[in-house]
Parts: sequence; C-alpha cells; structure tokens
Amino acid sequence: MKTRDKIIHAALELFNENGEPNVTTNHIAAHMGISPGNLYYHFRNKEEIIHCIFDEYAQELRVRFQPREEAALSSDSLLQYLDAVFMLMWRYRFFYANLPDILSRDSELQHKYLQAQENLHQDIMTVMRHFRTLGLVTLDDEELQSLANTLKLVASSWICYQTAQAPQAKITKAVIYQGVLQILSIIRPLTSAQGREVVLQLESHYCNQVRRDVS
Amino acid sequence: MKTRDKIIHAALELFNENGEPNVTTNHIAAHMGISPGNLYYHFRNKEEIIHCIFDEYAQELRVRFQPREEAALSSDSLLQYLDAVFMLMWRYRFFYANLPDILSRDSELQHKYLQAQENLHQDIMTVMRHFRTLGLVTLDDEELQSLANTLKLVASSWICYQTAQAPQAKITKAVIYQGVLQILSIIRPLTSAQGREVVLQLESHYCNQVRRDVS
Amino acid sequence: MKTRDKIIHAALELFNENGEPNVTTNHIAAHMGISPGNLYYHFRNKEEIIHCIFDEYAQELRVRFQPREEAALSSDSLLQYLDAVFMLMWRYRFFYANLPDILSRDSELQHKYLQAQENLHQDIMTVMRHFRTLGLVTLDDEELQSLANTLKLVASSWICYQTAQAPQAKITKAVIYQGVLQILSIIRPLTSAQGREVVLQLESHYCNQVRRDVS
Amino acid sequence: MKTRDKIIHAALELFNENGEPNVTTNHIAAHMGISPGNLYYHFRNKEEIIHCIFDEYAQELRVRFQPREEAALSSDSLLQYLDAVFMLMWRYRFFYANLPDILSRDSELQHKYLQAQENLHQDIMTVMRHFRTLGLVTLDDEELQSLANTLKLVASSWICYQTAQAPQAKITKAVIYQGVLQILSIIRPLTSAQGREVVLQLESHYCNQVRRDVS
DNA sequence: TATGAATGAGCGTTCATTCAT
DNA sequence: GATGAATGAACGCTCATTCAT
Repeated sequence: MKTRDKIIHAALELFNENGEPNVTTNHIAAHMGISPGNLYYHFRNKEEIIHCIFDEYAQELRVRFQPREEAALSSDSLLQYLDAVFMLMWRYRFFYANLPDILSRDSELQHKYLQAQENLHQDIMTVMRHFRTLGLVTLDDEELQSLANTLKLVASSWICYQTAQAPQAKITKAVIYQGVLQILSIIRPLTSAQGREVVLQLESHYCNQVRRDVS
Repeated sequence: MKTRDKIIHAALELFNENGEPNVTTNHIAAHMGISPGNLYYHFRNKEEIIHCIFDEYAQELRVRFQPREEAALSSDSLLQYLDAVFMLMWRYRFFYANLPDILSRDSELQHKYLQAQENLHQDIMTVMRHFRTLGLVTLDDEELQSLANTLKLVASSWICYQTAQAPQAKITKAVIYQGVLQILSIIRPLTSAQGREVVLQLESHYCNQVRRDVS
Repeated sequence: MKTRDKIIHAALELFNENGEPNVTTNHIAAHMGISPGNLYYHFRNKEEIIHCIFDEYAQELRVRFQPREEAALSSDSLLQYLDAVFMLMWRYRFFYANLPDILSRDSELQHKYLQAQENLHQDIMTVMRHFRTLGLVTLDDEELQSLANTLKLVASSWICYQTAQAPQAKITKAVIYQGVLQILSIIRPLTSAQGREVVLQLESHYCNQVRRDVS
Repeated sequence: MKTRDKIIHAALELFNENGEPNVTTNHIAAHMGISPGNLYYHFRNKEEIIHCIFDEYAQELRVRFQPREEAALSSDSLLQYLDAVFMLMWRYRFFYANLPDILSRDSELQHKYLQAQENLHQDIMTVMRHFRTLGLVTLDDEELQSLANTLKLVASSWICYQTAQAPQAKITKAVIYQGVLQILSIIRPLTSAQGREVVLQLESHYCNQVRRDVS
C-alpha cells in the first residue's frame, strides 16, 4: 500500500475514532510515524484528505448500491444489500457525525455530496418500484417518494443518532444491525402478505446477528 | 435581562447562525459589546454556556411536550404540539448539527441528554398509546415502540439532514413544516380510517404553511 | 509607552537590523518578552504592523518635509531639512531594502506609498521653484522635473545602495551624510554663483560631519 | 543545453517574474519538469543557483561594458553601450529588487558583487575621462567621481525604484528607455556645446523608442 | 460586575534539503 | 544523471482562558 493510501486510511481511522475536528494533520502524521511534510507532499491540505475519503466512500456506494434485477427477488441478496450499505456508513461514520460542518467548509464536496444523494435516491426508488411490481409493497407514487425520503434519512442519521446516545461506546456491528431492523420496521407496515414474509425473514436474520454480536 | 442570560442568548444566536465550532468566546463577547473577561466572570468556560443552553432547551421541552389528556383529542391541539416541538428544535438547531461532538466533550451534558431523551420517549409513548385507545392507530406494543423510535430519530435528525443538503441556505420555517409533513407521512399508513382523517387535516394545514412561507 | 507602540518599535528595530523577511512575528514577541498571542491581540497580522510603521513614517515625512517660505532662504534651515529627511530614511531603512516585495504583497500600502511619493514630489518641486525664484538655480521647468526625479531616486535609493555595498557594516550617520553630499554634488553644477555659495557651505558642513563621525 | 544551464535560466526567469523570495526550489524544478532531487544534484542549494546567475551577469557585464576607444566617439556606439547595460539590468532585474537581502545571506557573493562594482566604476571613469579628453564634458576629477557615483546609483536603482511605483505592472522596455533618458538628463547640464549635441541625439532616439514601445 | 491586556499550546502549512533507488 | 518520497524546523496565526485592575 502506498503512503498516500495509508494516509487516507489512517485519517479515516482517526476521524472515526475521535471526530474530524479533533484530529489534526500532525496527529495523522505522528500516528503513522511520518513527518508532517510528507503528509503535505501527498495532499495539498486537510480538506483534500477529506475529499479523497469522500471519493472512496462515494465510489463504494456506487458499486455496492448498484440495483440489480435479481437483487430484489431473493431476500438473500436483499440482505447483502442492506448489510453493505450500513457497513459502508459505519466505515465512514465520522462523516455522518459532522456533515453540516464539513460540507459548509467545502463547496466542491457539498456538490459531490448532493450528487451522491441524488444517485442514492434514484437507486432507492428503482429498488422500491421493483418491489411494488413484484407485489411486495402496495404504495402509490407519492407514498413511495415519502418512504424513500424516510429511509434515506433514517439510514444516514442512524449512526450519528446512536453515537449521540452513547459517545463513549464504540459503535459495534450490533448497533448497525439494529439500524437495519429499524429500517425494516418502517417498511413492514407497508408490505403485502407476500412482502411481509420477506421482511420477517430479514428481521429474524438481523435479530440473530444482533444477539450473536452482543454476546 | 441579566448579562448572564444575554450571554446565553447571544451564544445561542451565533451558534445557530455559524455553527458552534466556528463561534469563539471572543466572538460572543464582541457581538454583545462586553469583554471576554466579563463572559468568563459569568461562565467558567465555553462548555458551561452550552450546558446552560441545553438546560433551557430541556426545560422548554419538558413544558411544551407535557402530554395532556385533551391534547390528543383535537387535531387542533395536536397541531400546536407538533408546531411547538419543531420550533423548539429550530431554536436550538446548532445543537442538532454537532450533537456527537458536543456530547463527547462533556459527559455531564451527555447524561442530561440521555435523561431528556428518555423523558421524551416516555411522553411520545404516552401520547401514542392514547391515540391507540382512541382508535386512531392500530398497532401492537412492539410496533408502537418502533414507531416512537422512528419518529424521534426523524424529528431530531431533520434539521441536521436538511442543513447538509443546503448549508448555504438558512433553515426557514418552511423547512421545519416539511419536517412535520415527513413525520405525518410516516404515521399515515398506520392510522385507522378515523385517524387518517386527522392526519389529512394536519397535512393540509402544513402544506398551506409551507406554501405561505415559500412565497 | 503602550504595548502596541512597543511592538511597532520593536518590529522596526528588528526589521532594520535583520531585514523584514527574516523577522517573524514570534521573533518580535520573543524579543519583547511577550507572547505571540499578545502581539496578535494588538495587530491582526504581520502586514498590519508594517502598515502602521509606514503610517508613522509617512506622518513624520509630512511634518518634516513641510516646505516653509523661510526654509529656502538660509542655508541653515536647508541643512536641517536635508538632515531630517535622511535621518527619517535611516530610521525606516528596512523599508527601502525590500520595497518592491513589501508593496507587492499589500495593495493598500502600495496606494499609500504612491500618495506619499506624490506629496514628496510636489514638496520638492515647491522648494526648487523657490530656489529658482531666489536665483539660486537656473533651470527651465522640464529640467526642474528631471532634477526632482533624480533627487528623489538618489535619496530614496541611497541607503539600499549603501547596504548592498556593505551589508555587514551597520549604516552609520557618516553614510547618511555622504548621501547628502551626493545630493549636493548633483545640484552644484546647476547653481548660480549665489547658489554655489550655499551649496559649498552645506558641503563643508557635511564633510565635517562625516569626518567627525568616522573618527 | 545542459540541465545545469536550464536550471539557471528557469530560475532566472521565475525570479524575475515573481521575486526571488517567492520562488521555491520546487517551483523551479516543477516549472522545468524535473525532480527536486535532480536540481540538488546539480546545485548544492538555492544560494548556489543565485551565485551562478550572478556569475553569468558579471561575465556579461564585463563583456558588454568593456570600454573601447571607438565606443566613445560615435553617438551610435554610445547608444549600443547604454542599451546593453540597461538590457542587462533588465534581464537580471530580480537581483536589483532584493540586493541587500540576497547579499547579506552570502558573503562570497557579496565579495564578488563588490569586485564587479569596482570594475564597473573603473570602466565608467575610463569612458568619462575619454569624453573629457574629447571635449564633450568639462569636469574636474572630483566632479567626475561624483558623476560616476550618481550614474551608477541611478542606473542600478532604476528598476527597483520603478517596480516600487507599480509592482503589478510588468517592467517593459519603455521603462528601461526612460531610465536611459533619466541618465541623459543628469549628464546634459554637464556637457559642452559639442557634447550637448550628442546627448540631444541620444535623447531623441530614446524618446522615439519609448513612444514606439508604449503604443 | 466588568475590563481588556496577556497567555501559550497548538493549529494547518511551507520549503530548503536529503537520500534510497 | 535523475527520481520523488521523505524530513523537520519553523512559519503566521488562533483561541479558550486568566488575571491585575
């Protein structure tokens, strides 16, 4: 792994652990055992590091969240889907903890973020229309929009919200799985009998995951 | 108004406007036309100011969100209820934009926050059980818990989420009302015919508010 | 003397001694035995310190170089005149050693500098027209302009030029007096018999000064 | 052209354009498309580059300013003379803008500079004595010394002085020619009738040059 | 109560220079 | 000859906080 990538990952690690405002470029360099000058050899400034982290995040989001025909069909692949998204959010959780501040400092990043959000929204809508076609949910277009917004908001706020509840506690996978369960609990009342089946399967899976993780 | 209170309100104003990390104690003092020394005469440190702001917030939350028997009955008082809560969040919106960071610095505040959250949860549960008794919603206990959690999360994340979407734009009342509408859209699928009536009334009210505010 | 003024004078001293680019704000603070924070309490930044030094310089220049009717008549007051100007340049000599660089960084200062130069030019012209009226020099208007430009250039370049010749040697008063003699040697060929008398008197005075200062 | 020479010329170009203190060794390397390591393979340090630039300058000065018997006779060759000197100064103008600073850092360079100045002085004296012999000027030895000093000072300060007047404006050839005119205006009052003829010819030539260059 | 000068650790960043390859 | 990653001291500057008055 190249130094540049190591910096990105060290920064991500420290940002997640201590919050971006509390991590200085000198901290990152010291943590890695390199000089501050070397860090600035690879990045123009701290902002650029954050930028690059975001790019990695957005790239992964694109890849992981690519809606596929088959994805919607089996509850198995749906499961991988949810897993992937929440894990992604967990790996870049520092970002969610300071989003307004980080974005207000960097209008280019703001633009990229909005783009990513827009893509995400489209993908969620695609997946959900697919569900409707399959008869898993029964919603009109407006309700679908509302649901997509709620899901986006809940998903992207989950980690920040949980962190606020217990900042000292490390965010564990169990917390992530509870987030998925929260999402499922929002969807459940909107499903058809057939859809409910799928949701219940997923819920039982994640309940087990939480139980395993806690113990 | 005493200097101490003036400091609290000046700080709140500046925090909301520029974000807590971007407001120094000297800014606050300069904005008020007092000396930094005087500010520190009234408060041991910046943290204590935030602490006091939180106390005011929690106090107001307690008062405004006191569930009353009659409140649940008329959609009119329910409306005042929702209004009050969202306005409260708007007046203390800086808090929501940096919650994890602020809490991680101050464990006493963290404790108070959890207390307040717990109270809020109980109150929401009380109100919703009342709704159920009145036949407005049809949910079992577990669904009620889930819903309460979702509502709490959506409500408390709304402003932060919207700020991230458009940091340059000031948060207007219209944005707040859209938050209420989002909440209502989550509740709507869970209502009985009778409950739906109430929700629709509220929705039309807030739609009008948004329209009025935008123009 | 207030700290603010002490900073200005400490900065001036260090700038003159070591050159402005080689003097950091921390050097100034350390030299004075104050903290860097205190320095920045009194000045927004290094540029502002330079700005203030220039203001003091320009102010003194205005006062000292105010052409007065009687000034031109006696070689005695002319002498004080020349003394004052060169001493002024000596006290702010750091400025002359880096003028292009300093001005290119600060367009407001650039503007003030041009203003000061313009005033100086007018004053020199006034004095010299006076000389002409008194029959001390015999020059047409165009020659007068040329002479004024030459004198301004020689005077304002003198210290910088001498510093280049011997950077290690401190600029002494003798060097200053030699500058005055250089100026006089430019004027001498342009004088009438009467004017030559005055120049010779001045030259002999400054020759003595140089001799006294060297020994 | 060897890399070593390319570095010298790239550095000269950048120094002239942006001022020596604002040009880093990395800038120079990047501008040339070579690595910083390569630059330091050819030069021990930044100082050495400046040193070499000075050597080229001094070398050219020696060549161009070699006083020749015939040079003094025709105003044509005198013209080439003046042109050459001012152009030389223009090509190495960065040097004049920071002379005291540059020399104070490097005592060896200081020594070379003084040597060059001494040579220049001798050459100017030779030329001017020649003029006297030809009856173009009427000056005693002491006046000749004074004049030589004035001319040296005016010539070597011209570009720095003009840069200070307008740092944003690039120094054009017109500015250079105005410098020559300033020099001529100093000499003019000291000429014989015959000498004045020559000066007037030169002045009209340079006036035309300035006019051509400005338009 | 209030002032405002003063503190000092630490921030993000720069840049002449080195060195293994 | 050449690369380019790496160094580290130092820069200009910030800000929560203190304290004599």
